Amino acid sequence: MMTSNKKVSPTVLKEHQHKVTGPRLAVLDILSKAKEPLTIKEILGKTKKGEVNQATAYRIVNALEKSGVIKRIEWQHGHAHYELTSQRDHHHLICLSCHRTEDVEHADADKMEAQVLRRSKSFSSIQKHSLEFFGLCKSCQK
Amino acid sequence: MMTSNKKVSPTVLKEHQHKVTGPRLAVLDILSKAKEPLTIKEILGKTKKGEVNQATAYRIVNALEKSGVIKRIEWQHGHAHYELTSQRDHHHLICLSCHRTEDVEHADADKMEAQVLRRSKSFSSIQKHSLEFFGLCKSCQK
DNA sequence: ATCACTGCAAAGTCTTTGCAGTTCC
DNA sequence: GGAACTGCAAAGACTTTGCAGTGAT
Repeated sequence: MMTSNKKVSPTVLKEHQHKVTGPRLAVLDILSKAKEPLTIKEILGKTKKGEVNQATAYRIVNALEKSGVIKRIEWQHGHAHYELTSQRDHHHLICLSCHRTEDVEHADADKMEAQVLRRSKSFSSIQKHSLEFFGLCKSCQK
Repeated sequence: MMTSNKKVSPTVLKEHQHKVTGPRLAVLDILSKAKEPLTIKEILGKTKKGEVNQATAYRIVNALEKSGVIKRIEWQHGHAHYELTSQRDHHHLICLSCHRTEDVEHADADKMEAQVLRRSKSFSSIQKHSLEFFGLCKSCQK
């Protein structure tokens, strides 16, 4: 059986010294159920009306990103996407035409970071990296 | 001797069916001399007053990016950076604190794209990828 | 009780767009 | 000459911020 993903949220918040509030649980719940990285607009669209204010949503994702609970993903569509930081090392393949996405497994990312750091002259640590692939999906290729 | 980089600009424009104009040459010239990816604001700051309008600058970088002459780079600072598409496969290491950057050589990117495409179910081609590393430089670590 | 968090509205950035005039081919 | 390009100003999209009130611990 997989590790359950229901109601891990309060724990996660406490672990990172965040107060447990309605808006935060709502955002975490939505992200934990998402099959792909979501934009702020998409997150808000999945909340009940009045549950999370837009400004609050921005403040929440910023706080959670700083804590490392969620990850900000840049797909160059003009707005950030967010997803729960997962155990598995994965990246994405994005269709330049229809924006469809596919997960990409890439086990060597840790190795890559270590290698980059070793070769660097002026850096002492690497916190994270971004890696995204852009192409055309089969439907759009036609 | 290195391949000369002076005045390749007009040729590049013609090759991609772009008209050769003052603003375009100015932007290309600035990018060809830059040691690191520049933002629109930085590009404009390096032009002579009245030489390139802001709206035009945006239109130029968009056109050149579409042609593949320049590359858009996302460093999550809230604004895009642009650099000339280079022969060498390189990425960047960015300091989360002071935004200092360092080039990173990574020869396996082509291989990586091929591997990703091979494993993909629903994509038929990969045009490009983004790969950036974020960390702390030695000065900021202190 | 206190400090963090939130809502609301306004402001701030970065980027795009409409349109009329200009320029390259 | 015509399509492509540009400048100017305005609009658009995304995100942040000030402030006063609310709520978690």
